[in-house]
Amino acid sequence: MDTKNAILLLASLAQEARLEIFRLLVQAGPKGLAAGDIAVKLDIPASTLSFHLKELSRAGLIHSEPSSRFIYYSAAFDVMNGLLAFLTENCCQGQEECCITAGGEVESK
Amino acid sequence: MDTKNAILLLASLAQEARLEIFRLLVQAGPKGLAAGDIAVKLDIPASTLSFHLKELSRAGLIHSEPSSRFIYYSAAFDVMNGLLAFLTENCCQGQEECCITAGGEVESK
DNA sequence: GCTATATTTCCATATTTATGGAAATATAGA
DNA sequence: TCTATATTTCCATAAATATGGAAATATAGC
Repeated sequence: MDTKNAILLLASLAQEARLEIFRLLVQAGPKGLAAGDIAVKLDIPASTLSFHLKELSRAGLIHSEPSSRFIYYSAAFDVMNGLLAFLTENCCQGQEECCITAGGEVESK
Repeated sequence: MDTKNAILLLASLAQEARLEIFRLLVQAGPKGLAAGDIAVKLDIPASTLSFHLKELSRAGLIHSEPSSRFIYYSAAFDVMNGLLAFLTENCCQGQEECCITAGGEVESK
C-alpha cells in the first residue's frame, strides 16, 4: 500500500452511495450480494449503481463474480485491511497508547 | 459516527497533500507539529498547506493549538478511531473470521 | 430464435475542488 | 513602535466527478 493507492481507496469510499454499498457488502460477508439486491436495499437507480460499482471495482475495494444472470459483488477484505494498516502505520512512533486501533469496540455506550 | 460524517472524513483524507499531512501527524503523536515544520517536511507552499490544514480541521481530523508564534497541529486520534470502527461495523455480521481488523500487524517481512 | 430479466454504456449537465503567488494579518521581542 | 517571522485570506484558473433516463448488451430458459 502506498499513498496513491490509499487515495484511490479513500476517494472511492468518500461518496454516499459508494460508502453505503461498501458497508452493506462488508456486513454481507464473503458471499456478497447481487447488483439487483443492492439496488433494492439502497434504492439506487440501476445506471447510478453500475457507475458506483465500477468505481469501487476499479479501486479494488470489491470483487465481482457472475453467477447465472446475476453478478455478485463482495468486499475485498484484504484490501481494506491494507488500507487500515496504512492509515495507522507507525502511530505515535509506537511509543504511546493514545493510538489508533481499528479493532476498537464501543461498549460503554 | 454516521454516513455523512464518515464521508467528510474520508473525503478529507482522499487527497495527496492531506493524507501525507495526516499520516505525518499520526506518526508525530499527541504533541503534533507546527505548520511551518509540516511545510518544510512535505515541501508544500504555505498557502496550499493552510488550505489543506483548514480542510482537515473542518472535518475534525486534526486539532490546532497556538503556542508563541507557531500553531501546532495534531491528529484527532479519537475521531480516527471512530471512523475505523464505523467502517468495520458489524463486519460479516460478526459470524466469520475473514474480517477487517485494523490492528493488523505486518510482521512476516 | 424469442422473451424476460439483469446489468452496463452513453450522454449532457451541474457541482465541487486543488493550486500557489501576492497581499493581508497576527504575534513576539527589543 | 519597528522588524522579523508565521500563518491565513484572496483570487482566477483548471480539473475531476455525480446524476439518471434511454438505449444497448448479456444471459437463461423454453
